[in-house]
Amino acid sequence: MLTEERFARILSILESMGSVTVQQLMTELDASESTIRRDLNALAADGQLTKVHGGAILKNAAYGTTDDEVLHRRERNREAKMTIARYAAGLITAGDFVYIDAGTTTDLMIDYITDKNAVFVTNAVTHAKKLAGRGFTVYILGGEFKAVTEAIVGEEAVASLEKYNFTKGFWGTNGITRERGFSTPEVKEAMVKQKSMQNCKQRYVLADASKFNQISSVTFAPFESAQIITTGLGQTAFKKCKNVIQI
Amino acid sequence: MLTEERFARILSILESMGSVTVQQLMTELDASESTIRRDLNALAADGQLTKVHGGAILKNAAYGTTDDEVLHRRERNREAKMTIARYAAGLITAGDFVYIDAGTTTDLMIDYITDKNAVFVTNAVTHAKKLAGRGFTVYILGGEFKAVTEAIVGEEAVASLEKYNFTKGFWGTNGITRERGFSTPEVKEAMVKQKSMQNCKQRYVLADASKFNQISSVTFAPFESAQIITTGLGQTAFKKCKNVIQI
DNA sequence: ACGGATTTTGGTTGACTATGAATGATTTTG
DNA sequence: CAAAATCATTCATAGTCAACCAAAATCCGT
Repeated sequence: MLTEERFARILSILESMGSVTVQQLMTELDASESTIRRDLNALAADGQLTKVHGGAILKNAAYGTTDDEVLHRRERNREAKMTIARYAAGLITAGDFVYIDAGTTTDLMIDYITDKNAVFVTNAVTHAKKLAGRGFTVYILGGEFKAVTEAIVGEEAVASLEKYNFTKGFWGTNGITRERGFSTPEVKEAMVKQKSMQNCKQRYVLADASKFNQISSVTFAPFESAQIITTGLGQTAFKKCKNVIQI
Repeated sequence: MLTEERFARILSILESMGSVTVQQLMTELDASESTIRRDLNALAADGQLTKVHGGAILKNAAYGTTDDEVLHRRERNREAKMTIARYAAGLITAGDFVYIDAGTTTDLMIDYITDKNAVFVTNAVTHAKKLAGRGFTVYILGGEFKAVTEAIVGEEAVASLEKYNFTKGFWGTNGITRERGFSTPEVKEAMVKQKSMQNCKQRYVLADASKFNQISSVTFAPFESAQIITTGLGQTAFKKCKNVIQI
């Protein structure tokens, strides 16, 4: 079996089980202890999982320690993201029926929303909690619940989007290019983003400068299909695009 | 079992029970007293729980500042609820398609579920998280998200139940009488309970003795429509009912 | 297609860690 | 106060781990 294939299967098993032992992987992948250990070390070094005595657990499932790396990465673009989030939140007005996509940038938005007369739909459990906690009416999509991202994705989620017609919607993205549009690494997530955008009148993608000229695995919408809210673009060609709102 | 896995389960049980004894954890996690003690020490040192003589309690519960009433009420029927939860969890077998209703009793169930080959649907966000965290496949209902109960209720939720055909389902209730069946105080919750029961082959209502002879605002199912799992019924007439499983 | 360089793999070793049982100290309960 | 339960400590054992080495597979230029 190919090394990369083992990597993929280890991650897949981990994804579905939450944790896995070296012994389990030995029998499951029919490989030696040494090989499994090497694989786990490689994946851990790459930040794909957390090694523990006896096996491995999902990255975010580490019981105690606060993930320093994620925390730091979040910190990095915080200022830019906050500015974007504040602007986006300001776009919501009374009577709006708003879709908010899962993700860290959209999460920030919620703190800045003031108008109490809007109704929200989201596929992120954390967003739903936050919105409901602030007194908004919130609907959540039905479908497969993913532990890692705490978001609802897949066919079911897409189906439950069918009935909604949003006035405004806000999405995150991993990559933006003129040719390949907006892209994200997960197929199931992409399906939800795509469908939710289709049923939305005014579409806004929130993206800091780092997302431009990146292409991720799955495109969920063409470049022109949404207004892009961003900050600090240098002298790139994107500045001149009609649908780029630079704050 | 992985050490980290034990940590996670201890915290999970603690979360749903408010408190736990070393003895309970020994039988539940199938580990020695030494191991449990070491785990509790580790988690306490890490600030994840508060150790007390005989076991552990939730961190913030130590000073009794928050939700004293809720904690006390939880404490009261703790043993009974655990017994019921354990029995109910044992009913789930490989290949089952299981609905789990929102509520504290059903929450406890999750800690006892062992069969990894069942698929779950729930209207409780907390249940979904817990199940997904333990490696199960989980679907969540779509619909209005209520901040207080962290559950999904209302018309939308009922509609999203339409497509499912469960093999087994587990519900909580606030009241049980022979005449008025199972009842609960919230209309929107009742709708979800009613619809989910309709689409389920084997129905189980989990109820400690205090629920019998109580009538709440809305009836969601007739008395005979489900097996009732309970403990410690005295010499009441309910003992003789065919659909009452007394453990 | 061939042979040597590189990578990958699986086994072995000794160090390290987790576990469970035993012991006696400490606390709770009646 | 005395019995019972709980607790911290210690110790032997089993399991896990990184480091090393040799065999196998893969790669690459000829």
